[in-house]
Amino acid sequence: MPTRHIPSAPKHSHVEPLNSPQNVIQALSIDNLIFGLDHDQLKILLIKHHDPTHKDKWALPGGWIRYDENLRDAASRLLEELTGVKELYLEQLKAFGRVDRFPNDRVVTIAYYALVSAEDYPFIESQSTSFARWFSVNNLPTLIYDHAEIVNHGIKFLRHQVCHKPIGFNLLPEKFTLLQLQSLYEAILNVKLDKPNFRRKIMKMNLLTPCNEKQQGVPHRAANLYRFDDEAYRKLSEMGFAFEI
Amino acid sequence: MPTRHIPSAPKHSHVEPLNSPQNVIQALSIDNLIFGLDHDQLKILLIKHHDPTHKDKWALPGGWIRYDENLRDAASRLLEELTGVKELYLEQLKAFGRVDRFPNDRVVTIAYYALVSAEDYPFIESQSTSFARWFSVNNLPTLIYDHAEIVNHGIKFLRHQVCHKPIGFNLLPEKFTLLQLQSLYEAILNVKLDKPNFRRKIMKMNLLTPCNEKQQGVPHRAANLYRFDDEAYRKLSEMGFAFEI
DNA sequence: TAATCTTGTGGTCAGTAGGACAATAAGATA
DNA sequence: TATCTTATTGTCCTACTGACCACAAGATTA
Repeated sequence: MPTRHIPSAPKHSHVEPLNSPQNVIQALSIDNLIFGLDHDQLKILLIKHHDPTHKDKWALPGGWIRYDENLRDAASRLLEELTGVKELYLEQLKAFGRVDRFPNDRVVTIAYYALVSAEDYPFIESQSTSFARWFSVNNLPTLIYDHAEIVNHGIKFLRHQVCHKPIGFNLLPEKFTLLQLQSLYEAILNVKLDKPNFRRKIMKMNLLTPCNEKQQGVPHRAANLYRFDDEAYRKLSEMGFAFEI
Repeated sequence: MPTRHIPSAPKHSHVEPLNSPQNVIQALSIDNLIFGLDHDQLKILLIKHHDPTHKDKWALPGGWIRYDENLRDAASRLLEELTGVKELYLEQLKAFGRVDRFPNDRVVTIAYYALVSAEDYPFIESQSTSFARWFSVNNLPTLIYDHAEIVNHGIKFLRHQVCHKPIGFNLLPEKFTLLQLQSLYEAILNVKLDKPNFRRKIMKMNLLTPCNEKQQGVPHRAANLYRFDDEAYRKLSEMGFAFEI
């Protein structure tokens, strides 16, 4: 279990765009797109912007890249500073660098996207803190700079990725039911799927290991729990298997 | 028809890594991965590295991003400086920023990949000039810095993209035969495809418009020429159509 | 205790896409 | 005219998929 803490405030953030410390690459920032699943809704974690000129606007959690830090390490560090979660699914999304995207300076940002499960970050349940809050992707607030563009790109990218790589599992707890998995795809892709057909398709891939355990505390027949089998996926991939939903 | 010229030398390149001019973002460079198709072989355009410490090594054509220049514009400008080709398929690949990827300084590079057709850049035919040369992706020379990593990532990405988006057409002349298209996929994916089945699959998509013209100067039955129909693709995409090979 | 409700799980059936492969057509060449 | 090469059409068969039905397993309720 990773240790968890709720940080008091991000150390470096877009709150002070013009006061970036000297041990960082001035022209380069990181912005994290953090996806989570909450009650079958796809959500994004945003932080409140304190700059008075951008009152009531929200921002992607981000910060500056240090001179002696790899890009992914910077994204990972910033993510942990905000959520306390380590070692989760984290991939580069894209670099955004419109000349006028940032005020008074030329700053290119490299966006990363992360998938967190409610298990690793139970904080997802409580709707808000003073500075960070989860928003449904269908109901986003006004964002600063070009962050809306980044978010839109990220959602499109996630929709694509989730159909071609088994990354959706990172949004679920380790043990999950087939209906939870189906709801995940329904939430991300915004479609309705047929239960028996979805089940058949998934099971035929041989990527899920039954836990021989049943769901607890539901007011109806309990479903079997499964876990994703990384090893099996690796082997199948080597043999040319392509994950497709 | 775009105007074509063979430039004398790239104005800014990785030849002088430590003398980047002052009107650029010091920490950020662009590297272009330029793909072309030559006699059914997938090729990449590389430039010779003049730095004596890297004798006999080759490099991706790249350069510095100006302060007042969008990322894509920088990639496009550098591409044109090298090949004289404008307005071709150009997309961001990924940012590469390992701390030690560049000597004596911290430089993050944003890699773009471009697809050029022999039609737009007939230069692809002649194997070499003093400083630029096409290499088959199956027989690459030693590359400087982390360029081998970038190239490998780019090839993998192209293989993926070409299966899910109709971008391969950018490597062909405007009018092409079905066999040319098939050979393109065979070259990029490194597989052998069945001609009648490939034909059926492509034609069913309704993305090709017959030119009502036949191939010229072949010593056998001439095939029909087709062109890719952007408009049809746009419409089908809106209706949820997903290109798949 | 029995009826009923909800979700899980296992099936059918028909339409379709795709791989293997045969057959014919159209030109060019010998 | 025979032969060669590639283009193009068609057929057979299997596997996947969407629509949909039916029963199972518990929990709740009358």
